[in-house]
Amino acid sequence: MNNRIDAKYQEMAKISKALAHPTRMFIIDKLNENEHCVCELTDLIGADISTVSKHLSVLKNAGIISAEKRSNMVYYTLRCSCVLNIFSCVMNVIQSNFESAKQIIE
Amino acid sequence: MNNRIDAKYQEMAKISKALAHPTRMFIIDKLNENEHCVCELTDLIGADISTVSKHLSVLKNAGIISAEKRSNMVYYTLRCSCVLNIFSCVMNVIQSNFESAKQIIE
DNA sequence: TGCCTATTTGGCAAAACTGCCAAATAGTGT
DNA sequence: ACACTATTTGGCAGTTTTGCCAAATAGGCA
Repeated sequence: MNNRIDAKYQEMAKISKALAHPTRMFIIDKLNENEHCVCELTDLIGADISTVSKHLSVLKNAGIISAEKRSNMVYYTLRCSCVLNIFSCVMNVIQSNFESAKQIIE
Repeated sequence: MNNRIDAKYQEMAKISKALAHPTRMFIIDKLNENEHCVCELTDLIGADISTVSKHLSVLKNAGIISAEKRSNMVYYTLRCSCVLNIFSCVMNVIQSNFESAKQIIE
């Protein structure tokens, strides 16, 4: 693995790592429907607000969501609909795993 | 987040987590071209063979790759082409992030 | 059987991630 | 300026991940 190639996989892993948490997956799903401020998401998730804020910052650092401050609230939105493709691709993998398991059992 | 919904995001995060490492991304890219045994991948990656074996087991547990033993080697293959969709979706996000950065700079 | 190669597993230390609390920051309204 | 709300940041303990070494397992071949 030379450096140039390595940088590519590093970058890809960074995106994937940002998605690799149930709460962050949930956030993406919610932001797909609507923009949401931190406190709205916090209510939906039921964790400490600082925890939610940190999850949001992980997603933001990966370039997956973006923040806009209005009055004293920060509203988050999906930055690029391509994330949703990843979302449904992941569901496809799960579906495919399920089908395989089903075949083995039946 | 009720339990049923939570299970869904848990499952999605599990897939994403399995991809969330540069070496594993690299492995997927290689397996897309060809099946490979552990020692071939080890040569390409340049890490300890036990490290590579463990990465492979992570991917296998997530249902992303499958193993076939022939003689005393184990050959790994992508289990489902849908993983490649994730792969290119991730590249799209990176591309999109890059375009945004470019616009800001220019 | 014994030796060799390929792979997996156990164990351990270092690094990264998570989630809470408390404190800091920023904006609103009085 | 002060109080109040929304959010971020720092810090810390607990958990998970990572990567190496050494040992165990499995198959091929003499």
